[in-house]
Amino acid sequence: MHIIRVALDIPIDTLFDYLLPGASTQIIGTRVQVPFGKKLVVGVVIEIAANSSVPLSKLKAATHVFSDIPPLSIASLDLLRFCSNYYHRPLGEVVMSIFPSRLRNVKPFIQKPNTISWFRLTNAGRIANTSPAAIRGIIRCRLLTLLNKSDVIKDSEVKKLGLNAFKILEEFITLGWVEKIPNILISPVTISLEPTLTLEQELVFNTVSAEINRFNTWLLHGITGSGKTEIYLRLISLQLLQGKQTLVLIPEISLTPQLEGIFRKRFPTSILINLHSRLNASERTNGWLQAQEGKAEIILGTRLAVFTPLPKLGLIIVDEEQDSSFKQQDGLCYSARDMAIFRAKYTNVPIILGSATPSLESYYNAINGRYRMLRLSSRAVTNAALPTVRCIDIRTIKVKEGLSETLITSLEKCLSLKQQSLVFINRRGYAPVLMCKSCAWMATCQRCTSRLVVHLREKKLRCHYCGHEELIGHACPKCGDQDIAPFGYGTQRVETALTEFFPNARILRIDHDSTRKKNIWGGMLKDIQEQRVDILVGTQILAKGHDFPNLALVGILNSDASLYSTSFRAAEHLFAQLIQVAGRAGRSDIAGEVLIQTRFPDHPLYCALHQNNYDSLTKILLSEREMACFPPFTYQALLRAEATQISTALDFLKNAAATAIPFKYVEIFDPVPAQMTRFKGMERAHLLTQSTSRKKLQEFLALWYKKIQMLPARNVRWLIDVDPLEF
DNA sequence: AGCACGCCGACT
DNA sequence: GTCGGCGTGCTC
Repeated sequence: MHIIRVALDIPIDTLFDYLLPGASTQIIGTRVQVPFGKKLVVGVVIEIAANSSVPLSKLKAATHVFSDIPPLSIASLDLLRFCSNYYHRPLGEVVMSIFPSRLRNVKPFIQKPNTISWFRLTNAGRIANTSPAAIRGIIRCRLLTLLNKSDVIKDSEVKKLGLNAFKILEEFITLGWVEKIPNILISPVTISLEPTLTLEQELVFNTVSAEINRFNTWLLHGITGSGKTEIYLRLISLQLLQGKQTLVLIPEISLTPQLEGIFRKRFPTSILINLHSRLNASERTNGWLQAQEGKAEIILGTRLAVFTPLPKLGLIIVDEEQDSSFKQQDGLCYSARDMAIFRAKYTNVPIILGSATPSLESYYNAINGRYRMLRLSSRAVTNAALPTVRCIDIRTIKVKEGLSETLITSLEKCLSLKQQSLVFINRRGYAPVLMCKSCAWMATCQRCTSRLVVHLREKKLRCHYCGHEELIGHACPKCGDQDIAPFGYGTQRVETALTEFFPNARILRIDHDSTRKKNIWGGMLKDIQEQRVDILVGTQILAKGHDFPNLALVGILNSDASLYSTSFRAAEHLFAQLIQVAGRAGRSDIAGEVLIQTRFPDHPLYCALHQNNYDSLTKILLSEREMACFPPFTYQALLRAEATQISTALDFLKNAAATAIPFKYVEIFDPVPAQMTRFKGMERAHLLTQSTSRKKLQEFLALWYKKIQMLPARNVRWLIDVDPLEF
């Protein structure tokens, strides 16, 4: 009989003690079923205790010890403990959050036998399938295309094609077109020497590979199009050869298909799994288990993938390191990038933070020696040069429907040369505001502190924060005037204007709305790459990591708004975003041009962009941050509170502030309403604490967190957000 | 988070 | 007289 200390998914910062009858080998990290209140729940054994603070008579016995999957390793538990301590969240919640939902269930998980079968075309098949008779039916056609495209294919890939795919495959096998190949014959990984590396890439690759088996945080600062992905691929293949796993973290799901395609093509016989929130329960569980069992060799995922157990971890890559989606904004407010660094250090493996525009935090860490900087400062494709950047001063130039004549002329030129262009405006919808011309009323969201965005095609007003929709009215609700009109520009409006200016051009709008339907994005990308589009209009969704070889012109509209924003990170984000969009142009031998419409053509941000000088602006921004005592020169944490009344939230924060023990080097600010006070019908406020010492801030937070938990929190939801991004 | 216990208003 | 409102408190 033992006493086990179990982590449960309950928002209370405590572990629960249970009795465990019988022997206890390898019990730590195991999932157990325990009675909790009236129910049975699943938890994870964190430790074996000699005694309990709870009277022995009150302890219940665990009802089941799961042996369906391997226990969490000590390494995993240490990562989760670190996460729980650093972000001040109950360990139970952190531990249980890493499991796919199926493994949080009280019922044991029955694993399906997970053997992979490989198939390939025979020579007979290669000849036969050119005959028209072979191409009958969509699935048949797809299966043949897949077989033709790849050396070998997996049963899982066949399954994805459709319900009948296996039947057709069997048929092909009987016909002698396809053969099943035993696992052992699958060729091991080979290091591809194509494409050849540039000298710079060679240097970067050699530097990292010389220390491939030990911890280093490498900041790979490579300009857009400099071939960072090729570096990743080469490093992954080194680890594949050693039988090790690589974790690749990417900011958004929309980037997975592209990267997955590249990885699968380069490593056709390696096991790659995807991990992100849009997978269904069984896909997620299967992938997760393959990772935990060490079978999956490449784990490609969004931030949640950082917690996946990886027994043979050999390398971590965080692509687009600066991206804010690595930071969870609610609940457990972790930064996947920072957790990944902890994990790499703990496991003693290298981690690559890749970016064309590193975050100020990472850049600062690189110049002060905590990270090691690697640079790729020229484009990898021969003859591809960075685009020229020019500002169009719209104070002096006529603007039609948001588009300056200069930009229109350039678009025209591109069209006549049959080159593609992109108009970037980071605002979806038709217009950001619906306004009454006589009394200046604006349509606002009832549940949020936000304006409703006009979506003209759907004849709706939409809140981009909470999703609320309403019909566009005909008269001003305030003064009754009929003269209400959209004000300002969004992607739909620019698209409409472009259609009028260029009736013969093929225009494609790409934003959240146009790509919402599942799987449509892939088709759009294909259309772009295969030259079926002349002008692209879109939001930041276009800015990230895509290759548009024929793109010659990028026009940027409406970026001034962020120049004088209240958020101290706005300039950094705008700069990163503009460098990324600008980087879409001139990726092959077509010279690229970037035109920025602005009222502030002399702003240092645009000057730096014009000179393509990331370092110069970053140094300016860093010195501003230093003077203002902002991160990375100081460490911050927010106590966030929300309630139906703002006063409730503020009162709670005041009480919390009063319980805080004054700490040397830790500043506590007054509670204030959040920037967006109302959100989804809740009023939000927060209280900032900061310190020049991360350690001191952590010590302070640990004590404070305990005290806040004692506080009565009637009708208030609260949490601590360490290293917050948004205020 | 759930779920119980507990003390006050409009109903068969 | 009871049904049920959701405030407080506990769960090993």
